[in-house]
Amino acid sequence: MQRVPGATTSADKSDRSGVARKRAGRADERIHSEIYAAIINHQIRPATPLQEDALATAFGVSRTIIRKVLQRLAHEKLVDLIPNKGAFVARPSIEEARQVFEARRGVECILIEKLAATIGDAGIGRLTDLLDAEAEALTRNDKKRRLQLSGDFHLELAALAGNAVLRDFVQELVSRTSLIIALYESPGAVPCSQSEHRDIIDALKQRDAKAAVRAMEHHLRHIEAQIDLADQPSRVDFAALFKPVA
Amino acid sequence: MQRVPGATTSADKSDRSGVARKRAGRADERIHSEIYAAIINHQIRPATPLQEDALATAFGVSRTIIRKVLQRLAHEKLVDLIPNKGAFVARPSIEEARQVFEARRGVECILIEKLAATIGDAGIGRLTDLLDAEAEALTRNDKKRRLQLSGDFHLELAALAGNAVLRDFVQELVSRTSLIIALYESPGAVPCSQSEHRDIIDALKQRDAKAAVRAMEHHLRHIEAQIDLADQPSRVDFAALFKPVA
DNA sequence: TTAGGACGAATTGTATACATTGGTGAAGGT
DNA sequence: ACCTTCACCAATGTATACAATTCGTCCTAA
Repeated sequence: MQRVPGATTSADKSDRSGVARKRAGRADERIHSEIYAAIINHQIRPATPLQEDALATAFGVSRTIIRKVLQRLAHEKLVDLIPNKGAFVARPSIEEARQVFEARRGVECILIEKLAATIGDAGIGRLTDLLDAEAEALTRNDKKRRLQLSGDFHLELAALAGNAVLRDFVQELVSRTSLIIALYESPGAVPCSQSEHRDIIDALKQRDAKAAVRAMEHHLRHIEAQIDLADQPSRVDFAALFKPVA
Repeated sequence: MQRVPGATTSADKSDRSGVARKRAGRADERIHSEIYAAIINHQIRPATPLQEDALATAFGVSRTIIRKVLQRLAHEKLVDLIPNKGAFVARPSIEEARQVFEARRGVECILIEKLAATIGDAGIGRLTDLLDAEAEALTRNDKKRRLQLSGDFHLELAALAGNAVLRDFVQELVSRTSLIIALYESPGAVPCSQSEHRDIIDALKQRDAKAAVRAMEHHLRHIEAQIDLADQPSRVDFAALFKPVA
C-alpha cells in the first residue's frame, strides 16, 4: 500500500528509506508495545473502544496486523474482545480485582522468599536504583511515572528470581493491576508504595526471607485496601433488582 | 472452499440446514480445542511442524483462522512461532522444564493450602471421582487417558479454589508439563501419580493444610525427578565442544 | 402517536490475492 | 571436485476484497 505515492498517512511510515528500514516483521511488536504502554499508563481508560480501522490507519498498517495485536492484548487480559462488537480496554470486575491481588500475594511472596536466599549485590543495586527513580518521580509529583516505576520494581523483583515462567505471571498481574487502579482508585489515594518498597529492599539486604515476605504481603494488601473501599461503584444486577413478582 | 459439494471434511460444516447451524464465530474455538487436545495427548510430538495450509484444508477453513489459533497456542506456550519459518509444537528446554515445575510447586501449594481451609464435601467428591477414573484407566493400562485425568485432577484442584487467575496459571502449567513429559519421560517411568493423588485428597479430607501442601510438593517433585534424570538428552553445544584452540 | 419492521451505514469476520522470505538444487566458473 | 550464484519453489507475511452482523434511523401502518 505504501507504493501509492500520494498516500499521506503512510508517507512518513514508508519514509524509512535512508534509515535502516525497519523490517516489517517487527512492526506488530512495536504496535503492541505502544498500545500496551498507553493502557498501562492510563492514557486510554478502561472500556475505551479500540476500533480496528482507526488503529490501522493510525499506525499505517492493515487491519490484519491490528487484529493480531488486539488478540494478543486480549490474551494478556488487557483488552476485552466482544464478538461482532469490537475490542475494548478491559474493565476488570471487583471480583476479578480481588483474585488478581490474591494471585499476586501468592506468586510474589514465593518469588521474594526465593530472592532473599539468592539475591546478590548487583540485584540489590538494581532495585535501589528503581527506588531512587521512584522517589524522584514522587518529588516531581509525576504520577504516571511513579505508577510505571512502581510496576517496574515488582517486575525487576520477578526477573531477579531467575524464573521466566513466574516472571511472566507477575508481568501479567502487574499490568492487570494497573487497569484495576485506573478503574477503582479513590481520588485521595495515599502515596503508599515508596516506603513499603524500601522495607522490602531492606529485608532483602539482610537476607531475611520472613521479613521480606511480610513486607511484600503488607505492601500488596495495602494497595488492595485502597481500591477495595470503592466496593460497589458499578453495574447493578437489574435482573435481580427488578425481579417480576410471581 | 466448502462450496465444493464433494468435499467430505467440510460437508458437515456447510450442512447448516436442519441442525442448529454451528455459527462460524465459534469455529476457531473448536479448532483450537482439537489441536490443543492433540498436543496435550501426545498425538502430535514436540517439534512437529504445523503447516498453515495443511491445517486450513484439514479443518475446511482459510489460513486466517488457522493463524489465529496458532497465535493463541503460541501464547499458551504450546507452539513455537518462528518468523518466516512456521509454527512448531513447542520443545521446552530442560531449564524451561525446571522453571515450570518450580512455578507449579509455588502456585499449586498456595492453592492447596487455601483449599484445605475452604473445600466442601462436593469438592472432595469431585476429586474422588477423578481419582477413581484414573484408577480405572490404570487397570486398563490406558496411558493417554491416565495422563489426561492426571492433568484434570490438578485442574479441578485449581478450579475448586475459586480463583480464576490462578486456575488459568495452573492450566497453562499443566499443559506445558504434558509437553515436557512427552519430551523427557524415561521409557520405564514409574506410574506414580495414583497413590500421591490419593494422599492429597486424604489430607484435604482432614482439612490438614500442612499435610496437603507436603503431599502436593512431594508429588510434584516426584514427577520432576522422573524427567530430570534424562538431563542432557538433546542438543550439544558444538560451539563450546569444538572450541578452536587459541 | 407509537410499535414494528425494513433499509443503510459502520464495523467486524473471513477468504483470497499478492508480496516476501528461506531453502533447495542446478549451472557455471575457478 | 568445490564453492559460488542464481533461479525457482514452497510457505509465511500482509493487504485487500467480500460477507455477515449490529445498531441506528426512518418510514409505514394501526
